[in-house]
Amino acid sequence: MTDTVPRPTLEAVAARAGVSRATVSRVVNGSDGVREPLAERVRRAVDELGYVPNQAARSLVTKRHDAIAVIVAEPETRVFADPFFARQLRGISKELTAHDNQLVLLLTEDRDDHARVGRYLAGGHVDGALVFSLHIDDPLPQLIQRAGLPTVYGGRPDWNGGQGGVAYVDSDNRGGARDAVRHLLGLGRERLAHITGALDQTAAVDRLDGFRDVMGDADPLLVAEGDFTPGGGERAMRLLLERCPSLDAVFAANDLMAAGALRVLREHGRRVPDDVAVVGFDDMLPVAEQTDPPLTTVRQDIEEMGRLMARRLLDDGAEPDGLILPTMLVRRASA
Amino acid sequence: MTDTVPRPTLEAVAARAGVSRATVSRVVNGSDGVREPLAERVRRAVDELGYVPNQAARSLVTKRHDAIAVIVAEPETRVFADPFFARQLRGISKELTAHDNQLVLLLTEDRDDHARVGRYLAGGHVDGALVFSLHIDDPLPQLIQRAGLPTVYGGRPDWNGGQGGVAYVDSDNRGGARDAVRHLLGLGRERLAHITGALDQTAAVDRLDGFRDVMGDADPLLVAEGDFTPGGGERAMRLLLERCPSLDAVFAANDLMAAGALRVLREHGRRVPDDVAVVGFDDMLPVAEQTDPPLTTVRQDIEEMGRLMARRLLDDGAEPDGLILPTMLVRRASA
DNA sequence: CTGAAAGCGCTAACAG
DNA sequence: CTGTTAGCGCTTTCAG
Repeated sequence: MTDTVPRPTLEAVAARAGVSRATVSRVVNGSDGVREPLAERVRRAVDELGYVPNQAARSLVTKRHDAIAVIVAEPETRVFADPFFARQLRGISKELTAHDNQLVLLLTEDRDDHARVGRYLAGGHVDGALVFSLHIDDPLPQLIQRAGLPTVYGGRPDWNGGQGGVAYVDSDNRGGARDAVRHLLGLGRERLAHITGALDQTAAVDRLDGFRDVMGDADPLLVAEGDFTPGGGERAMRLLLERCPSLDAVFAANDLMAAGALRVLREHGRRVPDDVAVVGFDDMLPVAEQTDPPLTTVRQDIEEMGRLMARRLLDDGAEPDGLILPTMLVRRASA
Repeated sequence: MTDTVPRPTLEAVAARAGVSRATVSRVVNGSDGVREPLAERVRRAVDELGYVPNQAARSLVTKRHDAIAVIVAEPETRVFADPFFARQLRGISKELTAHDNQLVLLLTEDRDDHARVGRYLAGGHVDGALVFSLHIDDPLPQLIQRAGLPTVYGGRPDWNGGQGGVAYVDSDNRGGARDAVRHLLGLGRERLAHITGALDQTAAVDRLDGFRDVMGDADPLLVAEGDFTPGGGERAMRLLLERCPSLDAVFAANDLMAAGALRVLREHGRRVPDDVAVVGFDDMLPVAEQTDPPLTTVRQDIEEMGRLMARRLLDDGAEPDGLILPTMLVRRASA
């Protein structure tokens, strides 16, 4: 990589403005206490030279980096098949930008990557970390804690975080699931089935709990485990239909699985919503709006979730506990 | 943000190993020329102390950052509605990781962001930049060139880049479009329509050119401008049907628009593919596989594109010109 | 082959 | 209010 032309230093600006480096530093960093005639001279010198502070030198002394790491731990390709990721990032990016922080993205796929991430975090390049898509028993949190960086998790982690607690932001998965089920009940449906997500993720567990909150200990045959993919949704739907042909409603733990279920339902000649009503979760637009019929689903504001994660990290005043964002039922044609 | 506990420095390691800082530095950086007994002592001291080099200090002297910026210029929300972005990032991330480089993500939405990005790039935080989703006449490239950083674009830019040329990686949009059209022709279709993408993006222009390459100057009424969104696809499809009710095939410039077209076709009682065959572009899985019928489309290897962009940037040996990746027609049920 | 010393560009006491 | 002076932690000549 070719080196850039040498950029002007503080020293150069100082020389040009006829002041000391300290004064230039003060002006540049907005610390008041530089009288007007001088300050103006310095500012002029700065633009004339096109001076931009060298962040490495600055970090070396301040020990701050104005950068935070966003760690996406997604061994499977699931996250990449959906636009969530981009939305969360956008929320995070907006918030960080507003506070002049940079976003360093760390994508991990396997255990090797974990070591690398641990090293990076320990290397003191960033002031904090935002962590996503953890699976139950993921070793990553340990590494992160060891690095001793302020951290906020996206989605409820599966461990309590010790007495201090963990800072996280999550959607109200459980409440959203309850709303979905109640909606189905309100439609007069009586035999509701649930297709769960991959149960090694707390989001899936929480949605299942929400289902149970209102259905009580309904027929366990009406619950089939999926994996958040369309194929998983199809398999679960087939199983459900076989076990309980009389079902008249399905709540799938995400839209992708709901889309798979829709296909199987059609295949079996069941009309949606007439014979079977279907509700998804996420409101993943490109999917929910394109299915036939369009999907009734539980929306979560994923961008806001990203923004709040960043804000909590930056604030640092935040209690280390969970912040739960509301969800909203979006009615379309499927239920 | 609370400060981390002070990490051990080179000095500390040197003391512990009973050698000089210079020697430790050599060992840590793998520069040979440290004899075995010593080297081993140093290595031991390094793990015992859990030493990790301070990147800021290192950058200050080496003037390298081992970090590259990925700039996504997407004023509209389009990119965020689809999973492309994540796939490209993943490709980039893999390649960068393999070369021990970090990925700094800069998302821009409006003109204000451009200034910020320009400043960041000029600030010498990164060794190079990867730029995406440019729209025709975007001012960003100028800013970037001014910063004088090695840069690789994702997607053919609309300007030539001066005598030096621009380094970019793109899919073979034009060739892919030709394949799509030929496939339709091979099916015996005779009145082919095209729904273009937003024509302020070269991908849309190139796909249209591909369509024309094989259709010649077919009836201009058979080309309708879309915008890469499902809604745009619907509108274009309606227009097309009105203008030319006898059409028997449609090539949409992306899958999202194809999905919209499918809906309108169904609405009008046209069967797909019996009455009208439909081909999309992208092979955006969550969409292409979920439509009814599943979409025949032109696949581009978006992750590979990301990887190659990163590789070219890192290589720096690459000629500043375009690298075009092949596309592949994927047959499903719609054509 | 190893150590001593200089300095990267900046901030933060400390004087004046 | 402004300038002087130390370093921050590391790499890199340059001697030995």
